[in-house]
This record gives sequence, structure tokens and C-alpha cells, in this order.
Amino acid sequence: MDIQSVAKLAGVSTATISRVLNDSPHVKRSTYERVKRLIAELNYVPNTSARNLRIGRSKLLGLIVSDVNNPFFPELIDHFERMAREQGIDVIFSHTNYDSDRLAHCLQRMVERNVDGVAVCTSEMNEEALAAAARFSMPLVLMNQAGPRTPYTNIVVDHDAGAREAIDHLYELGHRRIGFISGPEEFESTRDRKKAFLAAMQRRELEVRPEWMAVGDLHLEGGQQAGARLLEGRVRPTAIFSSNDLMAIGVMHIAREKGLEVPHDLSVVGFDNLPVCSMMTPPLSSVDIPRDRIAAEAVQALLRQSEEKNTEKQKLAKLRTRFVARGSTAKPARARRSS
Amino acid sequence: MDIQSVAKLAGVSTATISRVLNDSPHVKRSTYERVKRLIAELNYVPNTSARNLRIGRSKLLGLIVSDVNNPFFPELIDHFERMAREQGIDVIFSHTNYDSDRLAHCLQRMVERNVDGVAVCTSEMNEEALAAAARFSMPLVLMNQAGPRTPYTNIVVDHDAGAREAIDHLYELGHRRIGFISGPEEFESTRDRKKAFLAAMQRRELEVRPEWMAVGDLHLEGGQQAGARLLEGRVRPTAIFSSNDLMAIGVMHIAREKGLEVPHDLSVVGFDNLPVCSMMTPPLSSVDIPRDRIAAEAVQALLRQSEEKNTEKQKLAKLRTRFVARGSTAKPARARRSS
DNA sequence: CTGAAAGCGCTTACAG
DNA sequence: CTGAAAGCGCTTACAG
Repeated sequence: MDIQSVAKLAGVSTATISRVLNDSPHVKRSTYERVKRLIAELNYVPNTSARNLRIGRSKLLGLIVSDVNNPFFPELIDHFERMAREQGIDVIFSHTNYDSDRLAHCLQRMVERNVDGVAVCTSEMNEEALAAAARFSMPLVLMNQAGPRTPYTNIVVDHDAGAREAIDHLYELGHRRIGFISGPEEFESTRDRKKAFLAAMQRRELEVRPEWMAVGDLHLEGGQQAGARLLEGRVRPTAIFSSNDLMAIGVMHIAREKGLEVPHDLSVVGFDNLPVCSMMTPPLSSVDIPRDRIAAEAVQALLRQSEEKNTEKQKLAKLRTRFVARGSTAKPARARRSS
Repeated sequence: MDIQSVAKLAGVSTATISRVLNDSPHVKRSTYERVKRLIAELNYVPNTSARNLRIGRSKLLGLIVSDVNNPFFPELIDHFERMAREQGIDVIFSHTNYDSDRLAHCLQRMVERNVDGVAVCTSEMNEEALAAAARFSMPLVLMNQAGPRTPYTNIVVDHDAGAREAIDHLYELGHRRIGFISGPEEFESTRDRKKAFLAAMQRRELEVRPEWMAVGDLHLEGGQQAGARLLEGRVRPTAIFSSNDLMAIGVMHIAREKGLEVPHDLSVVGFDNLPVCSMMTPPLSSVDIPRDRIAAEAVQALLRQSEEKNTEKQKLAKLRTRFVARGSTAKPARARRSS
């Protein structure tokens, strides 16, 4: 069933069918309704490839992330797809598995599909591949990833407010010895979170001891190792703030191993506010990253660029984080046992 | 840059360019290489819409799930996309948010996109929408969802082996009083898991008391409530087997609230083996559902149907589950405290 | 308000 | 091994 057959059966030209399909205002009311009914009766579905070939757009947005299994992403994907759908746009989804060659591949295929834009949220980067895609004047948006110097539109998160709220929360509970686990220095977001932590500590005039600072690999194991290091000192922190949830969970594991009870012997705070936070026993307090806003801004920016045929970098406001208190933080009641 | 321009620059016809693009064997070696080089130089990327319009296929597979945020799905999506990519196929992803009207919508859009097939993994169903899609002779595969009576190809999981291994594991640890939390009776998979549990219990000649059985909503909260009920009896179970991980986690929460330590006061076993299992403290023992195999079979079945233009139901072997022991199960050491 | 016709960028049967 | 040409199913500027 194609537009030809419908036209023949309706006794009009394909142009009219097309106009009805696209809700053009220049169709007589009665014709419109008659055709509409016929289309429904015939179960006719227009061919998107033909349509896209003709109009030169695909009504398709690409979304590339490092890893669906990383629990940071599903919510992002969810909201991205939801936003796109509301605009009648489908989403082609792909992941790189942290391989920058695969990022190049993914981008290439997005170009072939003639997508109206691509949002990228990966920890690995491939400037060359991005540049290649940009050369096809494909709208491109990065999400919370690259440094501020990137030539592409970038959705950035301001980590300050959340970290400040977290430190204030711990401070008010009575914590003075607060440890911190950061991620690898090469990530912009890692540096940013560390800066946010330091600023919040300074604001409260809290001491930042080198032996209360550690670096982890952003995974659970790294959190275990870093946590072990922080807890082996003579004077140990009564609370540990981790720059992501996975490592905070690692800290909970190592605490349990060492016979420390969270939160009474040790308070733990994460960063990201993954869904898993509320599943932990006790539930993990964490700094929320507004993944819904990130997705919304990305879709909007992409569509704007695509409609205005303007793939220049857009300057967007930073998104704010916010602290969510749960069961993993409490007064440092049995802190005395800790030295 | 289109195939015309490339042809002109190469001094050949578009047919030859097309043949090179598609690695046709009927091109002289030297021509092939010259054109290949030129294509690379020009950064020419063929237009997929035009290609698909011509060949009548889209090289696109649809994937519809209920909810990306449900941690069961990411791994499935991951493997599905990986398998498809290996065949040079992209994946359009969509989710229904447990709304069967949205399932209809999603399927409709897949038809419009002219996808080569759709895999559906949702708890809600919409027979009418599936039938409508099937009428367009669109290959359709259900994943681990509908009953055996469905007219569509269905990837089914056999829950027996995993449940048997789990019960055997508990039995060998010394557990005799084993409680069970099932999901809502209307789900095929729920009934199947319960049957697997009962068979495994009977095999070991273990007593199944009504007060050790409960029904939950498959979410964490339902697990808490069901767990609370199982633990309030005079003679309480020393181990609880939940028919999904989320409810098992709920049991861990309620145990903690009641001052019971997992695993010493209560062993807990889940079903699904979500990534979150290994994050819990203690890590949750669980029955693994082979999500990678489900995805692989789905992609294969879809491509087979699509190539053979045969959208008839395929009879596939059931996939096997397997028990994974972790820290949430141990000897019922302090079981005496429990009566 | 409607139609005839061109054309989007490919692929492929046919002919040579 | 290669090319001329038809055609996939739409949309749209143009003419009426």
C-alpha cells in the first residue's frame, strides 16, 4: 500500500494525499476528512525512507553513551527518548563500551543515517571523530563530559551546590573529620567535584588532611581500595564523601568488612544519586545530578541547531546539583572508637 | 556530496560507485581501489534513506521495553545493540513506561520506519497492536514475556535449573524452613518461577507452609511488605527466596529494620541476578537470567524472519537459568533465635 | 483548493 | 567488467 494506491482509491492526486498526511492547511475540509478516513481504513502507513529522502531530514536523533550498564545512563536514555518522542522523533541508540574507535564508528553510522543530531555522553573522547561528524554539519551536543574548551555545545553540571549541601549536612550532624575520594585526575568532572568538595570544606573551615584524601577508579573496587586507605590511619575520618556512588558503595563494603557499621561508625555520602542508592542497606545519601534536565537540554539544543541549520556551539546555563539525605549519614555517635 | 558527484569525479557511472559501495564482486580490481580511495578522500557517505527506499529494507531493528530504569533491561539492551551492530544494523529504541497504549504507538512508529523487525520485552501487552504490526508482515519477537499461547516467536526462559540449584544450596547449608515471595499471579513468568520453586522444594522433600509464602508487587516495597509478613510468624523461615531481586532487596531492608542480620539471622536469595546484587552489603545471591542469550536469540530470530520473509512463529529452545551464590546466604547459625 | 511533474539519492536488471 | 535508465515512495514549487 503506497501513496499512489491511496490516491487512486480516493480519486485524488498523490499531492493531496501528501497534504493530508502532513496536515497542510490548504486542503478542503471535506476532502481532508474523506482521505483521512480512507487512510485509516486501508491501514496505510507512509514510507519514512521515501519521506526522509525527499525532505532531507530523518526525524532521527542519535544517542551515544559509553555503557548502558553503568547505572548513570538509563535515566538519561529514558528522558532523552521521552523528550524526543514528544517531538515525533525517534532515537537511534548506540554505545561505545569505552572504546574511542567505536565512538568514531558510531558517529559515522549516525552520519550515514542522516540523523538530525547526535548527543554524546561518553567518558572517552575522540576529537577527530567529532570533527569529522561536525564537517557534515551534523548538530552535535556533549553531555556533562568534555572540558569547557570543547568547540561543541556542552551541557555542563555545576557540582558546587550539592557538595556544599552535603558538607553542611555532615557538619550539622557533628562531623569534623571528613574524608574524600576523587576519581582519576584526567576527567574534567572529577576535578570539578574535587573543587566543589574543597570549596565546601573551606567554607565551613574544616581541615583537609592529605591522608583523608584518596583517588579511586570510579568503580566499586576503587572505592573499596580508597576506603581501606582512608580507614587505616591513626585518626580516621568519621565520614567519607565519594565523588561517585559506585565508589561510595565500595566504601560501604569495606566498612562492613572491617566491622564498622554504617552510619553509626562511619557516614558515607555518594555523588550521582543513582537508583541503587535507595536500594542499599542503609540507603546511600548522595548528591543528585539532574539527568532529566541534562537530557531535556540536549534534545532541545539539538533540535534548535537542526532547525536553524546552525551547528555552532551554544552557551548554556550550568545545571545545579542537590544533596539527598538518606540512611548512610548520621551523628558520629561511636566516633570515639575510631582512633 | 552524492553518488553522482563521486561518479563524475571518478569518471565512471553511479552504478560502478554503487557496486564498490556494496562490495560487489563484479568490479575490476583497479577500478574498485581507485573508487574506494576517492570515496575516502571525499569523505563521501552514502545516503541511507535513499538506499533503504530502493532496497525496501531499513537495516533497522526496533527494541521496545517497559522501562529502561528497571535494572533488568540495560544488559538486555546492551547485548541487543551489540549483536545488531555486528550485522551492520542499527537499533531504534523505545520504551512504553508500562502503558499498553504507548506500546501500540511504539509499534506503529516502528512500522512507519519500516524496520526489519521488532523485539518486545514489556510486562504489559497489547495483542491488538501486535496483530496490527504483524499485518504489515513485520517480524516480531517477544522476549520472556507472554504466555506459551502467543502466536509470535517467543524467547522463553526455563526457570527450573536455577531454582533447583538455589534450593539445593540452601539445603546444603542446613536450611529447612524456606519462605518464598512470588509476584502477581497474572504474569506468566511469576507462575513459572513459583512452579520452579515448588518443584525444587518437593525434590528435597522440604515443607512448604502457606504462612511461608507471600505475594509481592515485584518492587522493593512489595518485598518489604511480603518479607515483613513472612518474618512475623511464630516459626519463621531461616531463608527467604524471592522471585525477583528487587523484592529480595526489600527483604534485606526489612530484615535490617527488624534487627536481623543477613545472612546470619536470615539468608536471602533473589531472582534475575541484576548488577545491583553484587553491590549490596552483603552481596545478594541470585538466580541468573541469561539476558545476553535472550538478546542474541531475539536478534537472530528477527533477522532470520526478515531475510526469509517468513514471519511465522519460530519454535526455540528454552534458555536455562543458573544460581549464583554470594554473601546473602549462609548457615542458619543463629536460627534458634528465630522462634 | 487541487494536480502534473520533477526530483530526492540510491540500486539493479538489462544490455553490451 | 561497465553504463544507461528505470524506479523505490514520497514532497513541493508551479500553474491553474
